[in-house]
Amino acid sequence: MSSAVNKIDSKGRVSIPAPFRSVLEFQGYPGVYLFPSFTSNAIDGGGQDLIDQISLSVEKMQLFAEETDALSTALFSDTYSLSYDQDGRISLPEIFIEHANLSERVIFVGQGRKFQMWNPENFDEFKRDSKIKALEHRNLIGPSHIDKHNKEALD
Amino acid sequence: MSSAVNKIDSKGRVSIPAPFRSVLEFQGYPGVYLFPSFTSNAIDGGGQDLIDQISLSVEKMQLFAEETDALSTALFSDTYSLSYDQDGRISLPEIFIEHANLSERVIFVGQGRKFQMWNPENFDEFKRDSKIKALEHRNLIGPSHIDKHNKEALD
DNA sequence: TTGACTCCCATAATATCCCATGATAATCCA
DNA sequence: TGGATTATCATGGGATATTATGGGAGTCAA
Repeated sequence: MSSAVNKIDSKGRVSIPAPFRSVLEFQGYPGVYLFPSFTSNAIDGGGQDLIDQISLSVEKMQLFAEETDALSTALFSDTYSLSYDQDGRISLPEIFIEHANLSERVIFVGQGRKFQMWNPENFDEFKRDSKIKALEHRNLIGPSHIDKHNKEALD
Repeated sequence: MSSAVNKIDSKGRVSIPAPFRSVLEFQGYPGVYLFPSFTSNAIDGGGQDLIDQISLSVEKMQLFAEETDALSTALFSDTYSLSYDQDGRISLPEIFIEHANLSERVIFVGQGRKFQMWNPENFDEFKRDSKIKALEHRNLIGPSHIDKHNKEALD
């Protein structure tokens, strides 16, 4: 939960926001695992727990060995384990810069056990879109859980 | 229910009114969850109960899984979990100051399970324009226990 | 040697801890 | 009961800690 915008400095370094770091360290490893999001131009990140959980789900899928291998290759090939320095900074691999379209600033968005890193402008778009989409669908199929004025507020 | 006007001091701190704090602590966490109101220039706040209820509503909206994820990401990115210090004060993230147009003072307005924080002047306007006034005049909800001053202003 | 990446330090801004004060409300007790 | 003593609370402010960020200097490899 919560979000924070940090700067990418001239050397390509970014501070992981302190609140996120304390969660990561609690999981036993002073660093992050990062991989490109499948669904958006963002970077998914998390600590040891997230990685453990993902590997576990892959195994539980009870696929043939080859398929499991292929799947975990696909999942993990672009996953980087980055330990941050004593100031809490990492330097982002080029592939992430590209995938998330990053330049000056990054927004870190907490999501419970994991978090995402976005270009702040792209994230604003995403926010708007997902609210609108949700409200549209609610009008079509769902019971009203959110105040009806919201629709107007977003339009 | 009840309300209280508190000051934002030079360091940007605000006391959570004591009656509110005792409710929050009863819910198990000595802090507040805050997020911008969808429908007005106010901040919505509450304890653990409120957050649980909101996550539940999102899930119940019968969206596609992907949309549910997107929506909760959007909603939670503006949700901050702020634990207050031993004097019961929090410091407000800039985003809330902007959204609720806050400067000197904040009014805390209790609403059962949750509460709102307003710029006192904006809240007065809101009351003037809203149904609260009409309902009061019809004696449907009794005299305002929201704020004595506002009551006089409305009469 | 050059560029990429560390490690280390400096700094400004912010947040947090801790204590003091005055005001109001609650309690007590002779 | 009425006056005094105690809590509780919002607020101010000093001192300290934390944090994000800039930049110097060293390391390593190609």
